[in-house]
Amino acid sequence: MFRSACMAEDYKATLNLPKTEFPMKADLARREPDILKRWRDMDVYGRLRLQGQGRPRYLLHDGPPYANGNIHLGHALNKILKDIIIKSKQMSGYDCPYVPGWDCHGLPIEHQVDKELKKEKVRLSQLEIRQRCRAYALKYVDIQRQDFIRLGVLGDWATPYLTMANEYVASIMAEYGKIFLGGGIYRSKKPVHWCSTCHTALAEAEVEYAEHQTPSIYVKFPLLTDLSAEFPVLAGHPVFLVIWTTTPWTLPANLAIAVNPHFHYTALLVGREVYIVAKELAPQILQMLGQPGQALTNLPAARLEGLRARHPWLDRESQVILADYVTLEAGTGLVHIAPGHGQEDYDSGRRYGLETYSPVDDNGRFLPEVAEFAGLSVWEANPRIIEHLQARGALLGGAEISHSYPHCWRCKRPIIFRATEQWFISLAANDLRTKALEAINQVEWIPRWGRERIYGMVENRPDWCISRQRAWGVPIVAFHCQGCRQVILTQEILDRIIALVRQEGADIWFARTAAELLPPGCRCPHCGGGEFAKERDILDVWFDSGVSFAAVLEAREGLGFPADLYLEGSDQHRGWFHSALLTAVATRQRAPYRSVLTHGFAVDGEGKKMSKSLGNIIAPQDVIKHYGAEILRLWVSAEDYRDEVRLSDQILKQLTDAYRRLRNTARFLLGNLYDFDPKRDYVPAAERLELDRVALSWLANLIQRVRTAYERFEFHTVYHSLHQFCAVELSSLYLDILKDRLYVSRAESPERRSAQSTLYDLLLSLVKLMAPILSFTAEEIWGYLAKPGEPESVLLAAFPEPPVGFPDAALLSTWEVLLKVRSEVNRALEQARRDKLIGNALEARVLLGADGALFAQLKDCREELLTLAMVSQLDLRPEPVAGLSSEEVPGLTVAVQRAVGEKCQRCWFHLPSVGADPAQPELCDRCRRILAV
RNA sequence: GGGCCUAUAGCUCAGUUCCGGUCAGAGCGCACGCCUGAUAAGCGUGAGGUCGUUGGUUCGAUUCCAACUAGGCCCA
Repeated sequence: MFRSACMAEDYKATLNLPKTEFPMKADLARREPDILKRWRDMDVYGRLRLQGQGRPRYLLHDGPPYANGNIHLGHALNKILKDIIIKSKQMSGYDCPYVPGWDCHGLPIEHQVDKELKKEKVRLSQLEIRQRCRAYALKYVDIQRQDFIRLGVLGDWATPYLTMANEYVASIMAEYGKIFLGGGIYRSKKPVHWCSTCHTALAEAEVEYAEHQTPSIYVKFPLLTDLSAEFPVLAGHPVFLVIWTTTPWTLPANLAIAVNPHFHYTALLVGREVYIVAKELAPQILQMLGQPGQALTNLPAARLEGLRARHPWLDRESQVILADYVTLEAGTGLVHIAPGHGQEDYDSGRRYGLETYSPVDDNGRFLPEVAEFAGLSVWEANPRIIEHLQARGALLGGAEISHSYPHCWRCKRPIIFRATEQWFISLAANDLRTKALEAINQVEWIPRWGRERIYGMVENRPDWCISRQRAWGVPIVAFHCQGCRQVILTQEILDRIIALVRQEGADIWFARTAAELLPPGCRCPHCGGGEFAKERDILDVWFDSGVSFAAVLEAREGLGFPADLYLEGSDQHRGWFHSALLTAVATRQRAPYRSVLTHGFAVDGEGKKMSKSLGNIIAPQDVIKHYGAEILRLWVSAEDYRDEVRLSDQILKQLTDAYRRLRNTARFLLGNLYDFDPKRDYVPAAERLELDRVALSWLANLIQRVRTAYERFEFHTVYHSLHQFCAVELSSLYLDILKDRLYVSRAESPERRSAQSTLYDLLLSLVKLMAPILSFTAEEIWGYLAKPGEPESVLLAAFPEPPVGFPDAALLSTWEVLLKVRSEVNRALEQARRDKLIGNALEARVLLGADGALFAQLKDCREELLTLAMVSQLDLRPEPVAGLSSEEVPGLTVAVQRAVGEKCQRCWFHLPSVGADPAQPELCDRCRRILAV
């Protein structure tokens, strides 16, 4: 007893069991930084550029994230997708430079800086604010850059593009100049949120809503159009349109009255006068008036359009227009329209060709042209206007109400809507809209609905307002003649400014006077004047990033216009895809990209967006810390990014399971190659065992499938294919069957070398195919693999080609039957296990019964069937056997018995030959032969 | 409120895509079992879905159409 146990241990030492230092436990969070260091030390990105020389180029142009805040899951998703594409294209034989960038200007940064300044209670000059903004942006560029690098994203991180860099700003100005000088830019008034205390325009983000007391008044406008011919009941009565407003001060700017085309209106006789109001609101209005009224007739909204009324006190007409935004929630169903004092009013005004009239100055005081109230602030004017209306009999009612009203985030005072001069890119000039729509059709949109989305937007969008009244941005280069107020900009002036900016940065615009910036002796071409003022507005940041095709693609060595691919989230149809399209079409007559790929947003496990209030945010930093960046990369690949991309603890758990499967498969392959020297031991595919050639056929199919999936950007197919291959084809089939051959055979025997050669092929291909996604793990495996003729990093390797001559279709079809038989044997074995007949499959002897055709098919495959079944003994008979009758393989019956003979202590097969040699009573004859050599 | 999009087993995905009738699949997970010579591994068997809901077209729809519900992005 004791002796035989020792003997068994001795036999174990004669086996070729797997050996590898490659750890089963990934310990990614700890090991990934080492691999990052390895890549940095060998300058793998620089090596890739060298490798790319002379290759066809594939250009993925990076959309710049905003240099504010830490990266979130969406950033990780976007950058990892880009990285997978870059790496897979490079490994497919392209040259794929990747220059990351950051969007550095704009309100969010300036707002953050403003907040700090407010806390410190300091007021700085525009130049000083810009200084702070620049430092702030730079700080976050560095923070985000570290996080992106940590994700394993490869690129030119040492010299990314920054939209605030001098060269970049010079490019922005140059592109702006092209559009301006081409007649594509004009100035016009547009209402903005205006704080008359701070004397500044406010962005939506700087507006806070709070309760505010305002008057609420009903005002009647006498109707000028005579409707009595059509509606005789109205004859003889003065008719009025009744509006309701909470901003009496906007009445001087009234130019129209809007009705909703879907509402019904009614003519109410009250006393001797007729009031036109929405039918549904008539009862409330009568209640407010405290008088009885009689509905004389219905008036369809369509009939009201185009009617003319007179302003309550000014000698001005106000026309009736249609607008969907008119509601029945309050008021009369008729809305007073002042295009200079509201966004919707402005939009309607443009539709009806009304002037954007806004007779209020920077201080919120009426201009002299408003005779009755000139010099009064709008708040002072409110009660005066009400008195005035009262005096003229135009006021039907009024009260004070409290409601939500916009306030300035800084001074907390109520703000106003006021039209100011803004700069626009015209969609009509130079047929920009038409050309942009045509350009859209030249682009490949992935997924295809992206085309509908951006097409609809471009088709319907208003002119692009490119001016902002802020400090942190690129100045709009233009001068105003102090003599004739004309805007002055010529190519010569522009070139001079651009040269200065290239040297000293955009701050120079703010640091120097107009005279210093302009060429000496500059004169106004219109009036000959010599006094000029600088334009004070800056450009919309979307213009900054939009022109990156000029500032980066055209400007940098090794890049070019247009890009092959822009890849961003689906919100960028309105954002970067859009601004880049318009600026490129305006300046280059084409889209800056050949194709555009969009991905959805990162959402939680239920498909809900991640938000603080829902508390469902998963930070990439946390995932990296607990699981490793590799799991994040696997996540990006596993999900179909065309929809929303979900992440939850359950998904993370699943991903780590899948990761372990891939890792352990690689580990098993490595473990069985410990004594394999490809140069010495490699067996050509044609000379290998049939099963190995089957495995090579599977591999060939995998390579084709995965490479196609990479080409189509269908990374979830890559993930599923690799995983399925490792779990099914390899782990549960090929490798499991192979163990006997690998362990038991003589180490240097042809059959073992045949198996090892195949394992080598498999591993080398797998590691390359997974490298764009599981870059860390692939590189780690790469370090454990003896691979003559291969580069130092797996990222420098080329994707594998299917082995020549594979897949072998004939072989696969032969083996398809054998594998089905194997499945049936497994079912029979499971039954035998449940019946306590056997435990381990090697305790079994399998009897296969096959009818005529099947028997003919199987009779020469007894050895293969035995191997596949992984049992000790197998018998094939031309008649049915008593046992499982197969449905999958018609004509097949399977019976399981206990194997005959004793268990060989070396190979664990149960065989009659065990004990035949008294010298080695615990061995079968196969093991005796192997050990005899 | 408008535009675009999505909705198949607990999870990740196939599939029916522009041509409707073996199209209800895979892997993971789960349950049960085996192994202990991939071992904080490996193997086997099995149970899970009215293909978001409701209508319509059709001899027949998960697949076509409409509405609705839920969710996402953008706009108002």
